[in-house]
Amino acid sequence: MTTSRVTIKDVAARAGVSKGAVSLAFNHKPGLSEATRGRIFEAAKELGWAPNLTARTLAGSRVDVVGLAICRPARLLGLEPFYMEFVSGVESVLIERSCSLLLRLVRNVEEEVGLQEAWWRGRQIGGAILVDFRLDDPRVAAVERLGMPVVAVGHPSLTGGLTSVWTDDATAVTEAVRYLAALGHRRIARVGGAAALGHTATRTAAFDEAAGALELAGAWQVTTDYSGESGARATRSLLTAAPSDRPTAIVYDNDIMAVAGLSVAAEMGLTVPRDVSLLAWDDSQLCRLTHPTLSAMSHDVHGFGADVARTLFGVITEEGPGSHPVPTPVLTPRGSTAPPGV
Amino acid sequence: MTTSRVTIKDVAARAGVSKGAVSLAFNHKPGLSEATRGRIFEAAKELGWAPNLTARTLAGSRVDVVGLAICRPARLLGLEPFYMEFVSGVESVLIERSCSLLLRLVRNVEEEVGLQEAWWRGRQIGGAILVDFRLDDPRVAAVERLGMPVVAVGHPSLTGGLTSVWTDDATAVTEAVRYLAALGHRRIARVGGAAALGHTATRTAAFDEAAGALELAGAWQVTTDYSGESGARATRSLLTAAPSDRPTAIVYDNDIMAVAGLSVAAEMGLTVPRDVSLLAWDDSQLCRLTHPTLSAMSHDVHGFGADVARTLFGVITEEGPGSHPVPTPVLTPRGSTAPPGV
DNA sequence: GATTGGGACTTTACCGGTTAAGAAAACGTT
DNA sequence: AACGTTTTCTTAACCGGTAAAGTCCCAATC
Repeated sequence: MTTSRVTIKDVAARAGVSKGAVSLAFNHKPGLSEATRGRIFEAAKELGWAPNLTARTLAGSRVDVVGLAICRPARLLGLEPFYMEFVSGVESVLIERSCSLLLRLVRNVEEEVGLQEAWWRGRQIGGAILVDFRLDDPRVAAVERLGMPVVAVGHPSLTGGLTSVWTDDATAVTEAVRYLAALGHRRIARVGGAAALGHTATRTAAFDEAAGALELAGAWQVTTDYSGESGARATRSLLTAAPSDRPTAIVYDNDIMAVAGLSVAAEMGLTVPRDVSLLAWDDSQLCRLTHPTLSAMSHDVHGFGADVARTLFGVITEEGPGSHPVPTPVLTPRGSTAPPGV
Repeated sequence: MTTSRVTIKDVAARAGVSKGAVSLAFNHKPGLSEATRGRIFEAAKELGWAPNLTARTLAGSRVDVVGLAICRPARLLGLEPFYMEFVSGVESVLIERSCSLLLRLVRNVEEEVGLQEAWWRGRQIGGAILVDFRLDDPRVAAVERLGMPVVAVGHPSLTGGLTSVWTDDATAVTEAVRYLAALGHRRIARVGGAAALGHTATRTAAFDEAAGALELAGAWQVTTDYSGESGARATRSLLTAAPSDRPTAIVYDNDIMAVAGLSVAAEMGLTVPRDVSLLAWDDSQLCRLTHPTLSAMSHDVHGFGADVARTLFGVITEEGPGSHPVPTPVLTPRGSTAPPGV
């Protein structure tokens, strides 16, 4: 029993009208009496018909697919709670517009540029979400050349003229450092993310500035690849210095590395937070699963994703560009931060 | 400077042939001399043209998109390293066939059935990957009725006549229990996943059987929703019994819950593995980031995803290989398991 | 009563490919 | 030289929609 495909023609025949009329009805366009409109919808319902998106796309109407290319080594990505959470936030908005997400992992920015271009020129997507901006990101120019609607996740200083949504990393870093300093810490380190990423640079600068302003006795920063392993390595090297010369508090750029740091401290016989305070970032549920629980700069990642998706729809429907920040991560103190040990 | 779209017509004109010829060339179909074939490819390259997938799909050729609907509360999903890793494995294969993944989070199976049907009937996808099978899963019938190519991730006993790829959960559970028993544990508990899922049932049955065969003094099982929180709750309730009456080893159905369990043990003043041994499942990098590191039933999730994707291509191209298992998870002992305390 | 102006639909021309059927050379055969 | 066969392309008809332009019919205006 092959379910022969139901097309607009069948619906038109059933409702006793032309294809065009059905199209008008389903796009809520004027030019049809309420009576026929009703007949058409009824016929469609009886036949279980819904417009074929492929045909609709080809015919030049809107495309109901949004592209998202994530550029990280695949294995690494598997571990980032951030992205899954972000994606689920994006989805939550797409779903109510009955849009889909086209997801692809790419190896580098160049590949992404090619992909986005292919997607756009092939009318595969109606717009895209761009993440992980770096300095002088080639995507800015590429996207502007294509005239493709996008929303960039990143600070306007990185995303050029693109509509962007960003978190105020500088303020958040400053707040984190001030908090630790207020607890009495004078030697603070930061285990940063990938050096190539723009927001890493922002955070690094903000950390330096805050450390300077507070006249800390010691301020270290290292960059990593965001993996737990590199976080562990960084922590180990920070903590091997003599007790009087090592940081008493460490800020991490994500939560995976903070978890790794916690484990390194334990392995070195240090008690958290007595011997060293740890502060995570992004605050996924993971931070509440460790012992002690991890203090974090927390952040509604799901809501962030939703916000980005909504902004993209704004761009697509020409409501015009307009960058805006989402709420700055707020400090959520838990068990991993305290005044430096007695 | 609007990049006017390059179409097959432009390529045809440039190569001095008809549209049809270009189509033949790009689909590697016979009926063209090597000379013209070459001219066509050259023209296409010069113009930077690639066939428009939307048009190609509409014209009745195959579709280069694979669907994947994941059915879990979005918030929960953000935390499952398993899925990100699985998806990245799938992608790794899709990418070399220049296919894309259409990903959607759904709330329940009924919604998924509707979605898959809409996708298929709308020619949005060329096939799908089905995950999280439950007993009497409605997707089996739905998909068979549609005649849609799919590969089911789950044991054949759950996936009916669908081509499936699965891990031998029963053997893995048995091995896990035997290992703990061999260490000397006589009271073992298992913190399982969602009760509604088929593989949870499989594991539960296997655990019971193994416990019986080994004549354990105590065997507990609970089901959860896979979240760290529910894992913590389960662990807490298992460990509050009197020391002589509580499990000395706990097996978890994923790694998040095992991490949570570790933290609960610490919070209760129990030392792992002296007071209680913990064994995780799925073994993401997370298991190596804790202290002590988590022993786990490990499993190449990335490779698993890749295998599933390859199998799907087999089904789509009618090469239709039947169901097959992927390697059974193997025990990776780390720091969280040891003989029961002195 | 002829003219005008809309509503309510229908026609028809695409969108950018695929593909079956047709036509024009090139080739071997008797 | 006439005649099937291939080989190589071209034509034209879809695929399932959208949208601009066209057709009808009827009420309103002059």
